Amino acid sequence: MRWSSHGPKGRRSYHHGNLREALIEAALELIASKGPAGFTFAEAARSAGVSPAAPYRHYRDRDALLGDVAQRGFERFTADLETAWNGGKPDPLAAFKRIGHAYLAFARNEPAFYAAMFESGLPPDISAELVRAADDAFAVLHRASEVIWAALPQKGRPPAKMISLHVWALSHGIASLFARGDAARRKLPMTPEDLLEAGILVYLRGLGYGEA
Amino acid sequence: MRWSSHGPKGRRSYHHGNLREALIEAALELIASKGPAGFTFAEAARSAGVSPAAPYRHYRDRDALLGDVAQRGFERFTADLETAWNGGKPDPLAAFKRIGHAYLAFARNEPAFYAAMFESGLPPDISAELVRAADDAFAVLHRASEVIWAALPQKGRPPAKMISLHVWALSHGIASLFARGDAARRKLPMTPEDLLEAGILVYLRGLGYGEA
DNA sequence: TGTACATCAGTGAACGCGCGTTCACTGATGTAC
DNA sequence: TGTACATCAGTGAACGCGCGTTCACTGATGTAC
Repeated sequence: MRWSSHGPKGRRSYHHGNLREALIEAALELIASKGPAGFTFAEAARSAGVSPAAPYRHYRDRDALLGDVAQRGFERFTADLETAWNGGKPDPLAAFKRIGHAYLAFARNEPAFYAAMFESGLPPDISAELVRAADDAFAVLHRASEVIWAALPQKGRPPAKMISLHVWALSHGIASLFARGDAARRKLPMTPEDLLEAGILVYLRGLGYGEA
Repeated sequence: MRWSSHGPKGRRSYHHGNLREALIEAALELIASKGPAGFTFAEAARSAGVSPAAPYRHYRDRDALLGDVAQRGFERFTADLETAWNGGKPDPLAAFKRIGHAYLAFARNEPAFYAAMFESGLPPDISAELVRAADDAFAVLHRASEVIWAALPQKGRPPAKMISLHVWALSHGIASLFARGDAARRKLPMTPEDLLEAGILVYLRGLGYGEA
């Protein structure tokens, strides 16, 4: 990484040196304050302190930048989920619940990433890297579900994949409706965490988890 | 309702007579084709065949129109859910599943309404009518849950309200991720309907539904 | 039943604005010899 | 080690465009008498 020296007035010299990162930062701030719609290429450039033509050196257009933001969001999301799962320790159920909590925490604390990832209107397959980043995030949930699955009574248990999809959808629904970090959050007569945890427990009981 | 006579060239006469409805129609088409972001007051006017100043007679601004679209979406949604529930006939479980299917069908078939209702970025309490319309929709689900709840073993059963929130969130998550009617739909190795129905069945089993 | 008048629901021209995008350019950096 | 040169990553001015919004206006409709 090249850091340009600073000029006399504290301004960066000709080469920004880090414009790509700066544009992503700017995009996140704009999305956070005005939603994914209210973010423009020009304003991102301005807020990165650069001429409106500069971003074209790094991104073909607005969607390319937005896609990159979404991809980085998924990468961070994956890391968060991985940390929450922590290899299933101390026990799979506790770790599984932690994944749910991490999902909600991400939606709440990173509304800009969340919006870029799930509500930007971009097709999820806009780039191969984005697909991979999103798959990686889901894979954490899937691996955790396999551990839970292995402890299930064999009679009539559904595929592990389906379990992970149910948990994903439930977490996503609660996050999108009740735990989001922006103005569109709906009121709830309890914490989203309690709602999700209760839902997961009932669901796992329905699978016979913990029986003999 | 006043229908203006048509002029010689088939154009409407001075008074449109139905502009409010026409603007909503236009907004829905624009949202459907370009997402909630890509819909402008000016273009809605143009597509309704009216000057750009005309919409101001009916809506304070873009958000007011969007809010009205969302409200009407909830009203239609409520009707769909009500029809699906059908008073719990022939039996509550079948009717409950139908509600889930209706949720997915709405997301798939009315992507513009769905986006205005849930993904426009508007605060859900932008108007009292919108709040009421959204509450009405949820109330259908809540009443259905109460019927299910009444048939549950009393030991340790959660409040009916919580059951309805779980089902709402699960339906919403599946709809938003996998059943949406626009380009942001994610691939799924089964139908969203099957996924939701399986999830509801496991969940209800976890509540002891159907036990003796 | 006619008529005068108030009100409603539009027009269309105008404005300032910010956006996306292109263009020839240039300062900074990296590298071949 | 110095120098020439290629390449990279910016500039800044310019363009056409559509948007939101205001304004004085006017045609159509409703109503009081």
